[in-house]
Amino acid sequence: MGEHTSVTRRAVDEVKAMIASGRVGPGERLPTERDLSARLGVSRSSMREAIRALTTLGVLESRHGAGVYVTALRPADLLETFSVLAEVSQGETLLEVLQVRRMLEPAATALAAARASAEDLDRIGSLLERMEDAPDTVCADTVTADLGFHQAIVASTGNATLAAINDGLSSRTFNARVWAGHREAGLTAKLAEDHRRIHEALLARDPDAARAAATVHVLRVERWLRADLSGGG
Amino acid sequence: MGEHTSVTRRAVDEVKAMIASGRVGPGERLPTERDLSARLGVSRSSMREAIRALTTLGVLESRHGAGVYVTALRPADLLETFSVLAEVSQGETLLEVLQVRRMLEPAATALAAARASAEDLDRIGSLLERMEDAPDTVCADTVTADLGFHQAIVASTGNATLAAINDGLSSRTFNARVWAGHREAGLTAKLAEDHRRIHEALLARDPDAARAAATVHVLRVERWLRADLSGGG
DNA sequence: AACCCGAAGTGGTCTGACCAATCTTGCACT
DNA sequence: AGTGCAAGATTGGTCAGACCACTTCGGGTT
Repeated sequence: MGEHTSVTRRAVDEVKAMIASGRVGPGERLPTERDLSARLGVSRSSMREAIRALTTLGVLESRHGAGVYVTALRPADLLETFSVLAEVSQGETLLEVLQVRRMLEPAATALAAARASAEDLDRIGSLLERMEDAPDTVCADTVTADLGFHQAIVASTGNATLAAINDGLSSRTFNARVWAGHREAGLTAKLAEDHRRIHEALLARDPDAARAAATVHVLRVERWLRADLSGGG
Repeated sequence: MGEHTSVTRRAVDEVKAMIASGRVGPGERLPTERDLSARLGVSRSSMREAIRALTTLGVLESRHGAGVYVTALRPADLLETFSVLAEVSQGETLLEVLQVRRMLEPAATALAAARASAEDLDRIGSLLERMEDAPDTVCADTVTADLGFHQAIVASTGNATLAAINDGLSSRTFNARVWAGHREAGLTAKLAEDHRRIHEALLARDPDAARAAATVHVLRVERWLRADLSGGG
């Protein structure tokens, strides 16, 4: 009958409670591992496992020799674990991820067209140039610029939560595959065209055009993935 | 100069590699903690911390006395950590979360209108009745039915990734606050009306109507939250 | 005042032991 | 032979204490 809660689980909950109740705020330092384990009546090993769990969740951060700190608790901190999905996913799940991006990116791009600052637009523009500068190299730089281009757009909506989620859905390895695939099919130009269209819509501050351009782009990637999965998958 | 990677970190990467390379597949059992620690040349404590990290991420699952297993690696497994965001978030971030839901739920509801099976519609209908049966009680049952209603809709899109993300964005405690708030403002009826409208659109298999109904619903919640934050914060 | 260094504090790792839940084996009983 | 249960083996959970590696900070030197 006894509710056998694991000792470590209890420790995790205690620390969570400390944060939720405001006893320790974002950025502040926690008591020593040895202190905490003594207070909560658990061994240091169990305390460390609890801390490890909260570190993995992005709630805590350990600094060797300096102490354990609460993170800023910003969405980006808590959603870092999110990227595991895009990393591990394959086949069908990858299509599902793209379907979600098909819902988010057009809306986000439209929002960006209305909200982006002049500096945002500058950065987005320079990333676009970096992509077009090296059209023959499939190298990491192109992929980085591509990822940065879309991340910069989503970030310029001012919604950090949205940006963190969208980043998590965009994995580097997947993008690299797309670029390689497009090169084969000779569609790199189409990709560049998509990006230019999106950029122009942002400069024109035209949400509708931005939404349409983003939709076209995601659909193109989705169609490619579908063909890739049924073909060479 | 040496790249001092933490021992535990290395253990985490090793196990990740074992899974990525297919040496152990979803649902399969890992070697013993003692075995693993010996093979990787780390102590059992460090090995346990590595396992704890991967357990937190939803990649592994420990069963006392039985062994450590790889999860099914379904999106729902990997996105369980996601709910921490909705739990911990407050104020501004909560608005950001709602803005993301404003992008996802209308699209998801429209998709559900096209894809939901007869059984899905039955379940959604019965959850709607459960909400309307007890309009005077703010009790847990109402909130549960509310959460279940929306989750059932998103789940009936057939996109497990989408469902897992949307679930993560809907926290129980937040919904409870909304229901309480709506009771104060006497807007419980409006909520019920929203839900009925959504349900009818699904039954009519009308994606446009479903999208509109879902948009109205999320906007209503968002407007309430805005007022709540500036008022009784 | 600026710099250097060492002691104290703190997280990181290791060892070995014991507890608790589960699984396996094999004997006794029907 | 088949069934059921009990004892042992297996495996994760917890604990204790020790030592290492890094950071911090203050006293001493230049």
